[in-house]
Amino acid sequence: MSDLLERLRGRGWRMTAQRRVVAEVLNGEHVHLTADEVHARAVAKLPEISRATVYNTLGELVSLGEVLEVTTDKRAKRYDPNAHRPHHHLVCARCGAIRDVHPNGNPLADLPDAERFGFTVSDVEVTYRGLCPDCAGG
Amino acid sequence: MSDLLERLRGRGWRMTAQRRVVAEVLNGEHVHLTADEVHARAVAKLPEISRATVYNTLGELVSLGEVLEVTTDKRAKRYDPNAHRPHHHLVCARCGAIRDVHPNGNPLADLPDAERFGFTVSDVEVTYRGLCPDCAGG
DNA sequence: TCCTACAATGGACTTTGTCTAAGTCAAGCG
DNA sequence: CGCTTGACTTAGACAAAGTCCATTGTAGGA
Repeated sequence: MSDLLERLRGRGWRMTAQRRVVAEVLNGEHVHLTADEVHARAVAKLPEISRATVYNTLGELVSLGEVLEVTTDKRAKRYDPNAHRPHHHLVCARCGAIRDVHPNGNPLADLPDAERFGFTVSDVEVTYRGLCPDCAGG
Repeated sequence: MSDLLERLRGRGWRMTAQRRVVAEVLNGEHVHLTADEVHARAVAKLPEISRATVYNTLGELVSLGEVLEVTTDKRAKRYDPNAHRPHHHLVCARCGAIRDVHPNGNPLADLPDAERFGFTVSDVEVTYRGLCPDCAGG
């Protein structure tokens, strides 16, 4: 919950009104917002916050590992506050709705050494695509 | 492998110099090019080809299922001519190098019904991330 | 309280992609 | 072989998402 602010402060993050607002926005809604949507919500709480600051702050939160960057489409990055439980995404190809999902098994283990080409593989991101109930016309 | 041109002609594609050049670029290199890189290589063969045409043609090839669109980062879509064998991608987090990989198992089967939220799931895209041998300092 | 390094601002700039109106040309038809 | 026609191409304007930078502001320590 709001220990996000605690954690950040504990890490020596300099706390400013702008950063608090951005953190609150992410903390409050468990949906996947674009940078612009974060900005819009932040402006509602702190009208003079600038776009650049929102981008900077989001970037810092990602570096700190408090927020995940998700790239389900090429339109815009989305920010996922649910960084502390590993999960993947299910995306509606029509309307773009996103749900967090937890597949069985460990996809990382499914990549044999012979298919790693000497890479040090550290992460895997799975995106399921399909139609949500609304868009499927159900 | 130049049957790409054959297949396209067989599908009633109107063949123009521009389309042939784009198809040749994709057919020739088995790397994952961005639209801009495709354009650059196309220009080398046909200087007066326009950016819009490259975008249009790539979009058509994707619609026809001859080429895959890959979004491994948010910078730019990449185009994968290897559309006829299902595969996933391994991306270097530092330099962006991409390799095609073939994991074991079927990730689609690993998503239980309870995690589908009523979606009609039709596709899955797996992106492994890590460091390539060069970037890992090996 | 005062200082100073770090943060925020806003506006210009870049990158990637889309759209449109006007011109061009591949391919079928006679 | 040379029209005709509608699909294709073009250049450039436009749009969306994000980055950069010089200036101004301020959190937090001494």
